Amino acid sequence: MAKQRTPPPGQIKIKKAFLELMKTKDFHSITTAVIANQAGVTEGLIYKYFRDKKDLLYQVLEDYFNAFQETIETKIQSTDSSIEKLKIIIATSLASYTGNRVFARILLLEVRSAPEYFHCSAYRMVQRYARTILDIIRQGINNNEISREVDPKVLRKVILGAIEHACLGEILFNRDIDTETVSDNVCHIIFKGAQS
Amino acid sequence: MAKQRTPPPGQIKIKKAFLELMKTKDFHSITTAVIANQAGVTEGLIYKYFRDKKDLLYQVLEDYFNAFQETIETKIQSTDSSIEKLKIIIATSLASYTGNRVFARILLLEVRSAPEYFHCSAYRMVQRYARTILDIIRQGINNNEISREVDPKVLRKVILGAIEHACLGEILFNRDIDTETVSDNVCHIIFKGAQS
DNA sequence: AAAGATAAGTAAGCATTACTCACCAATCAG
DNA sequence: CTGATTGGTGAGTAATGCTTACTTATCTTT
Repeated sequence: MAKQRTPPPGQIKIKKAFLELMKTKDFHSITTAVIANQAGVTEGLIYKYFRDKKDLLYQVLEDYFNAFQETIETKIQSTDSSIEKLKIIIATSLASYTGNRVFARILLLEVRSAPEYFHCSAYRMVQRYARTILDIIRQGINNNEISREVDPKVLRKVILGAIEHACLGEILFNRDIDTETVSDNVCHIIFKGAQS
Repeated sequence: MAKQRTPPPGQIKIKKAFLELMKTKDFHSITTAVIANQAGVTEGLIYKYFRDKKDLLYQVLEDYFNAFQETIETKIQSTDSSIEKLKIIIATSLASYTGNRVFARILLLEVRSAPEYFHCSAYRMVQRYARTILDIIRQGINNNEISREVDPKVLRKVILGAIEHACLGEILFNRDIDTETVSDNVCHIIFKGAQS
């Protein structure tokens, strides 16, 4: 059996300090010196646990995405309808993003600009998330819930784009958002269409 | 009358060099030394024309967005139908992003993570673009083209999100994209719905 | 065309930053 | 006791973004 020991206190303190700093600053303007200071450790220790500053970002993202993924996969088992599953994903993702704004900012704004992100393990979890959505769409087309006219991959793009943009402004400017109402509205548009 | 002189050659060279570098590297990993070298000027000159490295990014973005905005506003005058206008915006934006991948990357990936971007003049043009979309949606609701059930701002979010995500993967991984087909598909989903 | 003013461009240096490395201290198995 | 593993330190270093004091070219105006 794997040892599964609790991580060393220094590592935890570094992650916590980093998350705290990310609440008010963007990644690039957070310095290693400040992280170490806030965590109450030395700069060198950061590099004992993380390959570099970005690795810290990716690991922190991964911690979150694990929980996110699990929540999603559990919730979508509550129904057999593909459209219902997709609605759950939209609502849950939205709630998750707005409830964890730091993570949302990391995922939607910070990591994507760095090419090496797409080779890190956190990205692999995003791919799995995207894959889940695609599978549900395909299933929905098979059992005639979803129109044969739509390209599954394009529908996925629309769904992912809608989720992200639905909360982006609110995350950027720290505004409140009524996720349920917005989520219902998004679903109405995507599944029933905006045309009258 | 405004002087409207051509900008000094140094400034042009810096912008060009920067754009060239942005084709293969992300903003943060491009150094001022390399920009200056590629442009054939000294590092100091960059700071004569641009407040800092980010200001260079913003100015280059603004140059592009001016052209983008103009194209959009001209094209949407070709029809009176609100839905047609929105379709034109979706198609034009998509084509514009995929045809100018460097700018798309700047706009969709690089600038947003820095808080000060939202106070720069390039962002003001984005706001105007978003405002245009909202106005069209409201008009569409008024003349019964668009369902009264949809919240205009949410519809805008879905449209913007769909546009961005529709080309994001292709931009990130430099894949080809058939903008027309994708655009038609996106419009079908947003206006007629994905449900069968 | 000379003088004065402004714009374009330079070269060197400064402060900060991410990152490294040699070392210390405590724990614990053999 | 010994020696190895683990958690942690602190003084560096190269490189980067940015500043500044300066020179040279270009334009205006008389």
